[in-house]
Amino acid sequence: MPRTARHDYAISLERAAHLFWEKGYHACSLKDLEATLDMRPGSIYAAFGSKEQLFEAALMTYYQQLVQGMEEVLEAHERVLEGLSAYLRRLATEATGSAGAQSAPVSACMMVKTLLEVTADTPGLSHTVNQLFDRIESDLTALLESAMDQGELPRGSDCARLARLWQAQIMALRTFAHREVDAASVEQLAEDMVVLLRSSSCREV
Amino acid sequence: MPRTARHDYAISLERAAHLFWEKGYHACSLKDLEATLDMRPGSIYAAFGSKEQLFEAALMTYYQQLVQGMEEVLEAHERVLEGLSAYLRRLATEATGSAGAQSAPVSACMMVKTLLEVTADTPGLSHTVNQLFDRIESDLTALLESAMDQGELPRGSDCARLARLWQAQIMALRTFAHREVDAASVEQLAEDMVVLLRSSSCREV
DNA sequence: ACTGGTTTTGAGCGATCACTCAAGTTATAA
DNA sequence: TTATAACTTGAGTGATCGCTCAAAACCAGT
Repeated sequence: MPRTARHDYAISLERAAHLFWEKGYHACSLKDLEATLDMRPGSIYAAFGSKEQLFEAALMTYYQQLVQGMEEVLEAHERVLEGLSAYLRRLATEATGSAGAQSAPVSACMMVKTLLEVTADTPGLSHTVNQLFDRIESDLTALLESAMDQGELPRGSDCARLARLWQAQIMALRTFAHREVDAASVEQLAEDMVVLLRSSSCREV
Repeated sequence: MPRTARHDYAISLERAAHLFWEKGYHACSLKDLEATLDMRPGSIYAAFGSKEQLFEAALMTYYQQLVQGMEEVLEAHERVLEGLSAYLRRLATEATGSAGAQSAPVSACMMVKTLLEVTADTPGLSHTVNQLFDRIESDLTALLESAMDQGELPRGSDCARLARLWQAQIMALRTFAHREVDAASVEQLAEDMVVLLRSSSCREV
């Protein structure tokens, strides 16, 4: 009996995530969202509640795709540390656009952009993005612990500390790539980070 | 004959820089600036032209203070690499608030925040922040080259590449510190970065 | 065709946005 | 003291902000 919905919830979320990713929270207006989602304000609010809730849902969507992309690279490599290195390199090539034509609107990470943009007047968003970073950090820690179990890291390595170091490199690489800088610099930077992290993983941390 | 100005240009700029640093460009309204500067819109526009111009001037102020702070640390150390390491550690302690009660509104770098926030609809700001990053990068490169001349780095080191690596670590440390994370993690991260960069400076890069 | 539950629409709400300008205020030079 | 030039004021500009809601449009079951 009901009228069938014209829009797919997941697809709309993905489009919204793209727009928010590119423009940020404050610079993205409802007008922009209306155009991108091809929805009128009433429909948007019926589906998502508010701009802030929509952003939060979009950020979750982004996070899931981020994790998925990371897992894909990791699964393609035997050793964990090789997988992480490959992921860093892939981020570099994706950022410079010299690869796969992935649909990233900007090379910087949406989570980092959000972390740096949101202030005290949107405590919900601040809490959400902090939670997501915590999840990534603990997942990375667990991943490195499994690597240690398989002998890739010396026993007794501080995997939480190592995880933060990896996380920092990923954040830095993508932020650096956001500058108007030539592709070679970004790829060299990724390579240098890989060398650094390899040496740090094999010695005492 | 003229009426004396009630406000000092430099002080107003510094206050504006602080506010913009904390809230970002878009989330900072003229109302906020009026309150912080204790100036009415007419005075603000007479003195600075527009919100965008004011932000640009505030960013320049921030940049100058950033460079000055960096030079202070560098001059306090004999060797360049020691100075840079000390600077990283100082950023960590400043970010966690466990030190000098420096008046940073947030631990993240205003230049990085700006780099990630500004979009195509403010090309002037985008150009300015990119220029500033280029200046920092070339200054860092020159600094490392002088270190190489003094034997701190092996002859033939790619100082530009090393400079980007240092820059990335600084960006990452401060961005990481922007999370709701305990002080020990930030200081450990800085320490790990120092170890990493030391080992990378002594080997082939 | 009709009905009923569901979704979409878009004009328009009050609030706030960046910004302007004519009038008022103030300190100095004459 | 007065005139003048510089600075400050704040009410008010049109535009845009996030958001609401009554009405229209739609599709399924009868």
